[in-house]
Amino acid sequence: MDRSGSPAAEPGSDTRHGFSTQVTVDVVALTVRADRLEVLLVRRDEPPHAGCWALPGRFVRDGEDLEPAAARALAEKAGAPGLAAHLEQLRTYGAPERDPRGRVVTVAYLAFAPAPPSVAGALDARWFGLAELQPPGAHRLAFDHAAILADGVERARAKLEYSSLGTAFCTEPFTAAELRRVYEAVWGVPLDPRNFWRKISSTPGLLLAVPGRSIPGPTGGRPAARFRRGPATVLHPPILRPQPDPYPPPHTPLSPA
Amino acid sequence: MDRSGSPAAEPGSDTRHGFSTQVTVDVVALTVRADRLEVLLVRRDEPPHAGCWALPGRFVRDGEDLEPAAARALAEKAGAPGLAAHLEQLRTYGAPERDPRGRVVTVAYLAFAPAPPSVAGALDARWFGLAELQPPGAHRLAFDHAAILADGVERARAKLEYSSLGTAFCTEPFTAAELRRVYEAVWGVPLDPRNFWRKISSTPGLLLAVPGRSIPGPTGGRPAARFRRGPATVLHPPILRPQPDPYPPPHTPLSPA
DNA sequence: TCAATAGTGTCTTTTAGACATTATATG
DNA sequence: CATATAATGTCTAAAAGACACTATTGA
Repeated sequence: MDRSGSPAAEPGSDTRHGFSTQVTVDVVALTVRADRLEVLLVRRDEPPHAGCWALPGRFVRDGEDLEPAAARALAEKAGAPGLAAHLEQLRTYGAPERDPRGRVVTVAYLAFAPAPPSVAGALDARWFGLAELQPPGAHRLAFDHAAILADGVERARAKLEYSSLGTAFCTEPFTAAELRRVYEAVWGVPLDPRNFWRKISSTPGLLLAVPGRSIPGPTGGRPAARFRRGPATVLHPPILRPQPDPYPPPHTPLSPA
Repeated sequence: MDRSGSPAAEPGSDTRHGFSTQVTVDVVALTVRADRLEVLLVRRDEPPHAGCWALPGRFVRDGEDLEPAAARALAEKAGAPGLAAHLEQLRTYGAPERDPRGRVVTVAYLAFAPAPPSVAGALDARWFGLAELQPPGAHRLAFDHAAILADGVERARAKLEYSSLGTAFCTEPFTAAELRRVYEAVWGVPLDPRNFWRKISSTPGLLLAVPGRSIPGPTGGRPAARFRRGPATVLHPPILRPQPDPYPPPHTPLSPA
């Protein structure tokens, strides 16, 4: 922005201002249902990539800010307007050839939603388990949406470590076990219920106790305490996901020459 | 992107495609010089905000990807082309009224650079210590660049915790003390040299020993070992900055009703 | 009763923070 | 010599991971 013809003047056809570009928003909307991480996709009915599944998105209108545009894109496709409990900017993608129609720069957003009670409109919008999208064949997403989705999932995994946003996947009131299953689904690893409970219960401001108790499932079990989201937004200390050892020898001091 | 007239058709003047928008890139280029965090600013010579200092930026050209555009904006203003040791996307800003000339969406980038040997062109580009920009009066940045700068600084502080990017501020070869002073400058807190050494030396792949030794300063002192950046990109375990207690009572277990 | 889930406590290992001590330079 | 900086070691407290045990439900 904000740069007008100055020192290094532009010689091309776009001297003073850059040429014009289309700006869109796309939303990586994630939810956890049945211990599985899912993403909301819509089927494209027009070229390019007609028939392909894509992230819900829309053009940014004149006078419309980016985040409201993303919220509207999500509300239009998912049916429920207030679906997402959290919406944040993910990243912007602007490779020149990413859209065959011309130069289209998209600002991707990341949304966390509790599992929606009804399975969306069922028509041309659907929640997909991430496993369905991974295998070689599977579905091929339109444009560069597979890369955007991968970035969104990685961001979500990192966010759960340092922020309280795991609770954005839970329908209030929720139990500690429900929150733990969110972590397990997003990270794809099992967590020790007792250690997990210790961590979340010792983080001030993360959980607010709600009077009643949960009703056990058909297999029985002790009723669980219920909580609402607290005012805390960051986790201290963080809940770090189990690490696939990054570099070979752990704790090998240096031997300077 | 990628959304063509579908279910919720657009009624306004922009039916099929959105209206056209200018897209720019702006760079928050940071460096550490004399134990101080500094940012590169350029003086605007044209309206709007003529005479104000601003982040270096430029319009994105046809066929040009975003990151190369940011790299070029930085190279043009800072003189040195290969200045930055690291360049990453920060965030995109697109509030409708952020530029009086019309709708301009800017993709902000964050650059880390070793302290440049010469103080830039000196003409209309300068490195500013962050303290110079904080006080009430001080300099007022053009557009929403103050907010972008604040986001960039916060991102830099967070990055130092979990990534090896602190080394991007160091000129190779560097010593452990130089890297520590980078952390102290970016975080604005003093760190224990011994504990800091233990952390960075026990992180595999972070530092590569270089044969020689540093020459002590005029005040003497034992010569320090020298290092290059290693292949590691993430820090395990992280080097967490001292925390301003987020919520009142630390480690207060819950008392469910 | 048993099986299942919730919640608490204990032990060990790891890591962080504070700080003493030794090594090697300049003046 | 004194002073400054680098590098290593030691101690304590906090946190993580593994896991035993008790509590309360449904069948």
